[in-house]
Amino acid sequence: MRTHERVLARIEAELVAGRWALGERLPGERALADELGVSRTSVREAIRILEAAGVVRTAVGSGPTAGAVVVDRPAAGLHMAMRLHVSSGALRVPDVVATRVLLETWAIRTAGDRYRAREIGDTALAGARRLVDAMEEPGMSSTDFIAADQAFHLEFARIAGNHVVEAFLLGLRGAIGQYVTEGVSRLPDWPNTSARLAAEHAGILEAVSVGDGATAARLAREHIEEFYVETGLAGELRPDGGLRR
Amino acid sequence: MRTHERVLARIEAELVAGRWALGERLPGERALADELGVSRTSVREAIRILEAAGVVRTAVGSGPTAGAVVVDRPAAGLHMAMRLHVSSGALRVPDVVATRVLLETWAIRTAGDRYRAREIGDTALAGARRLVDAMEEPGMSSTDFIAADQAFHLEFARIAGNHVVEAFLLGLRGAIGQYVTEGVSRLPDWPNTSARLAAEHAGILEAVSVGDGATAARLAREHIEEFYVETGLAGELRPDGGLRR
DNA sequence: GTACCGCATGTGGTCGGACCACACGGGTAC
DNA sequence: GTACCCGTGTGGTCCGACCACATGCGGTAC
Repeated sequence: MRTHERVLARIEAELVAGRWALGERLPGERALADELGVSRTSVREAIRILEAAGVVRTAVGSGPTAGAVVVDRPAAGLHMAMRLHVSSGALRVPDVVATRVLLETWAIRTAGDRYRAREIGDTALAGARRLVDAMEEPGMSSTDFIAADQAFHLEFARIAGNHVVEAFLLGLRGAIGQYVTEGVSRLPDWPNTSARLAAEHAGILEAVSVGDGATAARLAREHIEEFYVETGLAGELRPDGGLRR
Repeated sequence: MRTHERVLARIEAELVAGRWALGERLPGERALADELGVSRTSVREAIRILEAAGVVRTAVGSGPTAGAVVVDRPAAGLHMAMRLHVSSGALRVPDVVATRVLLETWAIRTAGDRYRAREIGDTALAGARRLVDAMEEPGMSSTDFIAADQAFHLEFARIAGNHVVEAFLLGLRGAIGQYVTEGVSRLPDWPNTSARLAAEHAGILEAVSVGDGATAARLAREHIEEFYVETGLAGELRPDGGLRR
């Protein structure tokens, strides 16, 4: 086993054991190297991996914010890995879309159900409502619209309350952004399409806000798949509703 | 922007541009450092991140297998990130189980549908059948049984053909393994339980192999949730089928 | 006594150089 | 023709040094 892997394993073990709580700082790189009897280089490589995985955040300088701070960003690691693999073509866009539909419809259905069960209230939907209002403004640039669209969709993952699903969708965000941007550039009439998309968003939110998770999920599936087909990124739509390029 | 991040961005851009195909080698660390005008240290940190994300694999020595080889392991990065965050408690077991159920039922349903549509044949199910046979052997150790169980479940993700779902489930594997191992240790009568689990596996495979994806998916959901509840890891089962601790 | 300024201090980030273990492959001895 | 050995290039590790930066303490001016 390589030295930096041993360091990584050791740090991971102590993280699990609770040596450092969320928000606390790891010892300095020099101290850690001393403690483990390895070079600073190996410690740095291990920390680099932890940082890429979203477990720690590093900052230079002095004071309580500096150093390697234990954070909690499960999506960061997924995000980077997803982006790299979609970029390199190892993961295909139809697979991304199908997975997105699967996770998002679940999240939206769950959000609607939780609203009906009064586990969440109208304040939880305020963010989504604000985004819908913004997207209904006619003058919005396509870049801003796409950003608001992404935020709107992620909002339900947050509301659904499943952090794993949320992290997966956050990880997919980069890959989704790539094909959405590509798709928008292919559309003949963006103002028209964006108005329709905004209306569909409003419809989804409306269904959630009356507690009808099933309808909201159906609308979301149609919303995502229609856009995908309309842009010509999808060759055909399978009879079972699954997407095939 | 830090130097190793610039190196990472540069390598990523050239990967996307197709400078290196899958299986090809990146230039040596020294050559790369020279080419980019940075130190070998910074190049190494960037490669370390790519390795953690599952984009390259490094090996010492000489010859075609040595060096940093471009590979295609989308699950590697997810796997590490998931394991770290579940270990540290940032991601909760009920969320992992619910996500697992969501992805696996989709994969198994799709596998059944693909079999019915004759997109796949009996040879595709041979691996799963072999695992079921192995798990029905009475003398199997719990460790071996868990390994076979994991392999059995992942088999359908492979058959379903969605690489993103497969990568996500591979990423969840570590987290699943943790709670399953913990759960097994709590069971009063492992031989009895393992025999039941093996029979359930056989039932799922049977449903897939007659093209009944819906039944297979329902059996899989019950299979996963029953075990989870039985071990006492779950406090209660929500009326809608979702899991809550 | 108070307010402000500047520098000592500790942090991660980067660099260059050195040596090691390793695996391949060609050249050499037989 | 075969078996062996060593040159060569690879990543892995270590060391020592310097840099930029943010902080916070201590001294200084008032």
